[in-house]
Amino acid sequence: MGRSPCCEKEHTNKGAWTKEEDERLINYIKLHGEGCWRSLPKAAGLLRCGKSCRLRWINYLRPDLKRGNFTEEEDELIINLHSLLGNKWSLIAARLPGRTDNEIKNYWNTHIKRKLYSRGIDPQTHRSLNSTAAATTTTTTTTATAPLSNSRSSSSNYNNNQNNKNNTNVSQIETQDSLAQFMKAPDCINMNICNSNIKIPTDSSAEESNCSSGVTTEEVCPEINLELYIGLPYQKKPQVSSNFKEKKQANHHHHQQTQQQNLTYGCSGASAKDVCLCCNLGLQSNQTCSCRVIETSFTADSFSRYYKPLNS
DNA sequence: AAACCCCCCAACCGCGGAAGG
DNA sequence: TCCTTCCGCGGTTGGGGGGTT
Repeated sequence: MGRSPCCEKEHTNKGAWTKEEDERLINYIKLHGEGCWRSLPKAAGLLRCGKSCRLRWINYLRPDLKRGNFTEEEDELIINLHSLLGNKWSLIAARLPGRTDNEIKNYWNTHIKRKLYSRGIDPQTHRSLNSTAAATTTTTTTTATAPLSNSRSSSSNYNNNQNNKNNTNVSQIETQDSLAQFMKAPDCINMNICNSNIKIPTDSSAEESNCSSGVTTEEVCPEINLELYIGLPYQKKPQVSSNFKEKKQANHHHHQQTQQQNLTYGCSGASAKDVCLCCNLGLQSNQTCSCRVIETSFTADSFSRYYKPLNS
């Protein structure tokens, strides 16, 4: 027999969290730490699914969340990371201190996509819209070239999984998967993958793809230097407000705090050996960067969250 | 002032891999 | 080894708020 069920779903609350529920969850985690999501709701006196508790904590209640608007540097970092990793939001979030995968995903869909379209760049392929449109087959033309509409329904349709798969060329998938593996590797610091021989598939299906015939990694992401040195992700830095309205009101204040934090936690203190991905993507030492995390304390749980061994 | 529209984002859903029994 | 559950992830939804008419 397997494990017992995670929760009795018919007896759990759904929808928005109340202040009282938040407080219960925060108090419980303060006392007992993260993890054991299955048993947490009962132990904390919450009528919630463990999954819901985890989500609430990770995306909203965690004290190290940055909050506030994304900076221009964060925008560019997200764009660059997305060009390398695709929709691997958790991996991207691991490179952005105080940001959650959900937050970045939302921000991508609501702001950055539009920004890239305005630049004439396809947000899925990171290539110019013209070349994407020209290379797209008739079956994908309508979705690949669809403008980011103001209509929610149409943007949702455009975002759907199938379309994304259709629009992502084979070589990019290969590159992204390889990079994703590197990002997960525990010993990935200082890995030089610039000259790794990432081969482009040459099978018949790939030949029909828009950049399959001998296209190099550099051509897929021409603006990215793939000489990556992966630094350890940032962890833990106290932050504020557990309320959406408060968050909006405090945006300006948080932005200032954010900048101050970045000065404190930038990579100026890192040795030359520890140059991180952010730096390699062109950020300056006082910009968003996580390479000082070595000096911060990890819980076993948070550490394993970011450093899953490849063969685990 | 009310109705409508659009945007944002917190929360949900479903899936796949990991892990327990 | 197999079955079941847990955990985490990415995609999607829908309610609330703000702006416009």
